[in-house]
Amino acid sequence: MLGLLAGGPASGYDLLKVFDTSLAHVWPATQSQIYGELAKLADAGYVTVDAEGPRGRKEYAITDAGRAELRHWMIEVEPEPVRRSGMLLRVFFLDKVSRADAIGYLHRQAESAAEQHRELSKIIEAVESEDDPLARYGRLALEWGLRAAATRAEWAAWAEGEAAKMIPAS
Amino acid sequence: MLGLLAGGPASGYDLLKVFDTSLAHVWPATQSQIYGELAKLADAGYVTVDAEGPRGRKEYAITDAGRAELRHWMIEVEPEPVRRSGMLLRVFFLDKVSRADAIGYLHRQAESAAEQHRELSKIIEAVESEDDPLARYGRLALEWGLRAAATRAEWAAWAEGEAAKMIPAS
DNA sequence: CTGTACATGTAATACGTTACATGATTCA
DNA sequence: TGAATCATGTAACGTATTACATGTACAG
Repeated sequence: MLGLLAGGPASGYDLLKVFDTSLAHVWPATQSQIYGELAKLADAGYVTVDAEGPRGRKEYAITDAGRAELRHWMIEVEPEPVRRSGMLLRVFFLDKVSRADAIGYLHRQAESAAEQHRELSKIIEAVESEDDPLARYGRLALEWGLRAAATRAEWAAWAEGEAAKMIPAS
Repeated sequence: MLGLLAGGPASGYDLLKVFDTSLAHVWPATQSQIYGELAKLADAGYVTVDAEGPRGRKEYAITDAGRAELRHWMIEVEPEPVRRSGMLLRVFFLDKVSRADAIGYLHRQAESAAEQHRELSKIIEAVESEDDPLARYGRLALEWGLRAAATRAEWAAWAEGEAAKMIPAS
């Protein structure tokens, strides 16, 4: 939220829309969470209500303390590696289902990765012309998604071959 | 937990050790959670206390209902895609820090991915000779980790180059 | 006989989602 | 004037982490 407000003042409602679009696959957040967190950030002095509009709209602006906190989080806090993957967890137990089920599972993963790749390709094409700063660096994130999807597809196809070679467990 | 118990009966303590080692990077779980969940699974009829040992040890075994539920979860429930990445979220706001900070950030990501790749290579070498079923499919998961780390390293190096080309934001 | 590993359980806290609850403005 | 959008806030529930709390068995 500090990152978004660093791009200019916005209301909770404005932020919600960004969380539901650009940030949906990177850091989803619900309406409840956003309004609650905005209140906390205001308490902490990282943001202030800079203007009030119609329908009780509160427009928040980042403060200098907020900008300092954002920079701290960006550069001095190491991002935590992704901790949980249901897709990978299932792989650990593939020997507990039939070989056909195991191969089917890996096959579906390859397919869904390929589909994700196609979807991201479309989005990249659509965003190609945009030039605002969020889109500029957002493209780096999209490229990550594209490469990750390709890797997942290749891995799943390879794993499917490996599974086919395996002698079924007792 | 049903997946682990499908490999043979075990106590909460036994499961905890597996969660802290093999499954640590795929699906971490704490001691509190494991004991609580074991009680819930027993209530639901998916596991039973099959033997009691010294020091109040309770050895749980999976039931047929548990095996059916495991198979259902494995094959019929689509794994949820990974939702949150702090690493990628920061990329969206790279235009809010200096260009040197942005480049430094991406450079560190490339380095940490390369290091993760080296670490996983070592683990794969160490596990290569093992032949139990969990290790057999576990190797597919390790290979995923290896490929993901390589992709992350390549992407970060590319992104660093892209960032260097960008005109700094106002 | 002492430290380590084994072994389980609960309480407090934080975080996140869904659902509930309400109301104002704008545009067709 | 009715529907869509704008706009905020709280309550209930479930899940996850940390901390608290306790005790047994075994190996050196």
